[in-house]
Amino acid sequence: MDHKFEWQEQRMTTPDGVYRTLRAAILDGTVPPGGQLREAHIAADLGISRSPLREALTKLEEEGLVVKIPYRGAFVVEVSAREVAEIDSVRLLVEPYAAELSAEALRGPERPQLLQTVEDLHRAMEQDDIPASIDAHLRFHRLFYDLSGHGVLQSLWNGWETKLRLHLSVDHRTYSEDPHQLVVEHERLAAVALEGDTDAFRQELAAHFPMGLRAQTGDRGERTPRHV
Amino acid sequence: MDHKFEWQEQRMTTPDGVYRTLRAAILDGTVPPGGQLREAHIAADLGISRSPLREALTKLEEEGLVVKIPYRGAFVVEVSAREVAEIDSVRLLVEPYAAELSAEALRGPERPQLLQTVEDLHRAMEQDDIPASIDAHLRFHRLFYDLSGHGVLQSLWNGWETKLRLHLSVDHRTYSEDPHQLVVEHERLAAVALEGDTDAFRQELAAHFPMGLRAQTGDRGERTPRHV
DNA sequence: CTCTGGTCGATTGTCGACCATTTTCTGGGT
DNA sequence: ACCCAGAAAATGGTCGACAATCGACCAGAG
Repeated sequence: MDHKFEWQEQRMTTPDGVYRTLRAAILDGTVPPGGQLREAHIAADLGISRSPLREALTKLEEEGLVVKIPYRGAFVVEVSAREVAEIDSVRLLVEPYAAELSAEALRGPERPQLLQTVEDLHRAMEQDDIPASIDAHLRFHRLFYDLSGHGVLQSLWNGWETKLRLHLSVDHRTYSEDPHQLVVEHERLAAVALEGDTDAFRQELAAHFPMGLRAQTGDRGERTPRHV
Repeated sequence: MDHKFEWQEQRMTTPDGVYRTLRAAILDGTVPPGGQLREAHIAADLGISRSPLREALTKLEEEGLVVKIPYRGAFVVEVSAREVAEIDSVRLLVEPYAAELSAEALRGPERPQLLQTVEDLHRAMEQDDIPASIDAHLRFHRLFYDLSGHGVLQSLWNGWETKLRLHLSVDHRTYSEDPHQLVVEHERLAAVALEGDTDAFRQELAAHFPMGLRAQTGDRGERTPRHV
């Protein structure tokens, strides 16, 4: 087996560097969902001991990108459509609240940032730059949580973003189906957020989500690797 | 259903055991809020090495029960009123949804459990049994999340319960002020939940929370130990 | 052929040690 | 009483080695 993992940047502290390297490898598909991360192998590739590597894996587990099974190993999570639908169903409840809390900042100094993010999304879509569009897409929604000044809301989004990113990276039907539609939706979301119309925001958001939780099959969160 | 032999506890590795031990020690007040957790001392007490202990502390930090300060140590958090208010503000949005999702189970086989929990709370209050009342109180609200069949909602509550329990254990003005009022509120919550009236549930819940987020002073999450 | 039981290699879990970094204590000097 | 340098203690990070466990494979009995 040739070296799968290489240092992507220099000048990083060991555990954090390993963390970022593995995270990038997971998100760009180098390690597929369900794939196993073998400690000895990776440590040898990176030329480090298993201790900092295990710390990096722990961080990835906290973030929800990998699942560790005792005496079995660390596996990349497989985010199910069910789980994404569940996340969206909760976002539908809290994100309008986040938008409401950040309305003041959004109408003031942060207004350019919101518009810029929509613009970034637009450009990325025109050029079919999937990674960039995913990035702008998530940055857009994160904005409301960050600007809400609400610690609990911020931590909620932090727990969701990586899972959403992983899911979007694997399943980009959302983009290929109707690229323009997504941009329009976010323009509308930005507009109603600037108006401070919370109810309208909720309605636009509901339209933005692909489908409701009820439409999902009852496959109860397939979060375990396929070998179990 | 005819699995006669089942491992109730999943494979327990040392860090998990340490994690539960420390968690229990924190929640029952053995280690007071603001108290320090010394690695060497605990490791010697439990007869283990620092490696699994550090992993356990990391898990506690992730859960929000412990704060680690570089080169100073790990301290038990002091949950601020601000953070509880933030949690409640989000619960006000999602808990009615959880109640709605669990309405079916609640009207069916789980109905006795709901009524029993209210009864437990009632008895604990009459006897001024604070720990038992906190337990029944939290069990009541957990019920909606558990029965919702919604994994994300369940994990949300799991992330909140320990912090709420820690806060209630320290500051039980909520109970001493008007013991009977709290029981009545939960009887009403149970009633509207059984009726499936989501809006009424939200209103009762709002009345149940001591005060809104806006009434809080702007002390932005006092999560650091007192020595800082 | 199928099932049981044991062995073996691979992988993770745990340990003790070592050194670096930072904080805290201590004691002398002014 | 104040200040500062040095010592002592605690944590952070890393490593190599050993123990525990799992999955796969294989031999033998029915």
